[in-house]
Amino acid sequence: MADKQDSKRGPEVKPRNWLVPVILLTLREWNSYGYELMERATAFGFEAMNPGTLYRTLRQMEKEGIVESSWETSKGGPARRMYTITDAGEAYLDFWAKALEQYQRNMDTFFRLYTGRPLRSEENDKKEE
Amino acid sequence: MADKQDSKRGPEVKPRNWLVPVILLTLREWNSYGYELMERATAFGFEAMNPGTLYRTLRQMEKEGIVESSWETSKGGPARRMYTITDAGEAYLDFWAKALEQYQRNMDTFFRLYTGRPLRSEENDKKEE
DNA sequence: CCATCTTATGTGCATTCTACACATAGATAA
DNA sequence: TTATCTATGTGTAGAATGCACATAAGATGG
Repeated sequence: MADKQDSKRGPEVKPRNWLVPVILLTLREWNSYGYELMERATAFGFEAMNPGTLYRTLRQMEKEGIVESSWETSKGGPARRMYTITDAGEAYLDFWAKALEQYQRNMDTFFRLYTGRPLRSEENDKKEE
Repeated sequence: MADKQDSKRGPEVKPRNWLVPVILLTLREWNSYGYELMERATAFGFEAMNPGTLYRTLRQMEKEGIVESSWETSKGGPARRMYTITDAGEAYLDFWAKALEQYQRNMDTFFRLYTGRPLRSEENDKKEE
């Protein structure tokens, strides 16, 4: 019975839209490109980052104006599409970070209830109707 | 330019897969039904919970064996489909909570970098290549 | 007793994000 | 020249969720 979890609805606790802010955060520190960003994303819970997902996301981000790109051929190996964060991108990152704080509070709420320390609101008296 | 964020990819920091654990957490405290659970979900960042989404999720959860339901007609008003958490459901909730801890660590990582306190790993010397 | 409001449950369709599989191609090394 | 590594992509599918709409039982008011 415990298998059912894994088969259909395993706890994938990656928040929606993580990829974008993680990319932006990295690009704020140094310019980079898809292949490198893929490794970088590992630190944020994207264990087996798929190339396709990442590259498509980067293209989309450029369309939205939060990053810019240009080809780099100077280094050895195949050409790299180097990405830079834009002003709009930095603004977006700030916006996202604020929203994330709210999200963290929701997680706290969840844990407080989960660990058995209720919220001391009137809803609580309803227990076991 | 700042509008572009809202138009396409506004920071929707509603986590993915929250709905299921929030329902399970509530059902662990008291048996409930869709209409009531909808209001309950508000406390976890589902501001305008849509009925359709919730009811469909509940049905799916029953199919997976993490909740059970039966009609209740005793109370006034239309019949309610009352839901109960199963043992598998409680196990799933525990599993989810563990995964959530990992997620919290990822968020910490993100915030540490965002607020400018780097992780003191060797990657950091790469800055501005 | 008829309309309509509230409670309550549901379906259909679209979108967004992501996963998975596969394709392309330059550089390098055997 | 074949294989391998680096690097970038496309095509397709699926899951989670949103939005709009449908259904129906009971309560309420005229």
